[in-house]
Amino acid sequence: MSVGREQILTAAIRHLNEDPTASMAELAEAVGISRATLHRHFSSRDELMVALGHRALAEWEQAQEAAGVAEGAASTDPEEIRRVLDALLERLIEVADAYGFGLTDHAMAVHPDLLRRSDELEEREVALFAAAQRAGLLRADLPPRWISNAVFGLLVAVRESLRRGEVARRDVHHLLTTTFFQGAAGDGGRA
Amino acid sequence: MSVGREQILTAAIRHLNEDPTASMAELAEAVGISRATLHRHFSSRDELMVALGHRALAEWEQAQEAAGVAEGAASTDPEEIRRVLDALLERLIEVADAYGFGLTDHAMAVHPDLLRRSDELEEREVALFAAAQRAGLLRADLPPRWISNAVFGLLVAVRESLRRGEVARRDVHHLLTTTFFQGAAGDGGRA
DNA sequence: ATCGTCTGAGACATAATTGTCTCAGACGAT
DNA sequence: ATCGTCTGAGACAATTATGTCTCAGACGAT
Repeated sequence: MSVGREQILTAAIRHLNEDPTASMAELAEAVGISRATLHRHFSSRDELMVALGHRALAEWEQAQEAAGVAEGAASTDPEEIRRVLDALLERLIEVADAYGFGLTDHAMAVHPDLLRRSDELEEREVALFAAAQRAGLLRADLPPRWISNAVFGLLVAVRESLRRGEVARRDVHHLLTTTFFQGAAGDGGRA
Repeated sequence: MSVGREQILTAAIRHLNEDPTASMAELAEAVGISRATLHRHFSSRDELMVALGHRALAEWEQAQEAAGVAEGAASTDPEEIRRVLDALLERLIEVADAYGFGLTDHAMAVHPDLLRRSDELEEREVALFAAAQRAGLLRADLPPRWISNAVFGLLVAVRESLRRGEVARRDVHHLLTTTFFQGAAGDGGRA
């Protein structure tokens, strides 16, 4: 049965999540095809990495669109923005878990195309956070870019927690949102 | 002038922070010594990486000790625990910034020695968070290990923010602590 | 049955990295 | 001045990953 580009990317990213230094030979084996065939689809390792990056960015973008980030950024309705934020975090968890290795991989930070596209996506989220601040949903004293980075960092935490099996998948969304919105301080911290 | 192991490690980590894939030759050049001399100090790349890992862990450990993590974990006094938490975050910022590449490097996750030591350090922090929960300082409904991972993730955010120059260094501690303790929700989120 | 297409296996050259080794020179201590 | 130590430069073999290529066989369509 012939495997397409998409299946190769899926299997490759799954393997790279466990061993980020895997060679083309290892990747081919993980996909279940020969090294030659892998090279027929992606003429160089670099090309494969860029394709992987674009796929991860596509998932990210899709998560934004499904959550309605653009609409949320343009809205002034706290209810709607809150819904968008929740939906975005929910979907970003999936993306972080599936494409997590890309969170830290340097291929993403090296290719101008990927970098530019990733900056653009990040910009949309920053705009959403800024809108959330205007609506009183998020604290106005935090720089939107810091908020964006904090969300990113918490997603790293999510991924790590899942990888180690320290938290159940069904609890992750609640942990992420409650930590992000309310923080970790207890009653004693305010009393 | 002869350079010692410590100076080599310092220069190497600084360079690896910018290019995590640097070869031994590049590292030697960055340090300002010849490749031969580098190999005289660290017979293999692996040995260098392990030394780097131990150094990063030593800094981490020192941060814990300076903050009084052990005492804090054994204490029931909210005031003291709060001071320890603050001091710990303050010092972890420095460590994350200086040894940040180790935050994501897999050498750390590959060598049993490093892994074990890193687990041990993490365990101490988990104990501190648990103590903070008992003292009412941190929410009791969050798993201590999730809190630990969340702090780690927020440190990644700190490092990234500093690297991009998106926030000033003097603001970072406040951003980190306020985000961690209070979260990002604004007034509108509770009203 | 035959054609066209795709595949796996493997040979091959190339390049990059690594680790070892040698040798000559710099340098400080005595 | 001389010794011992350390260094840089560079040669060297070994390893590994990469990219290309060829060839034979599988497979489906006609």
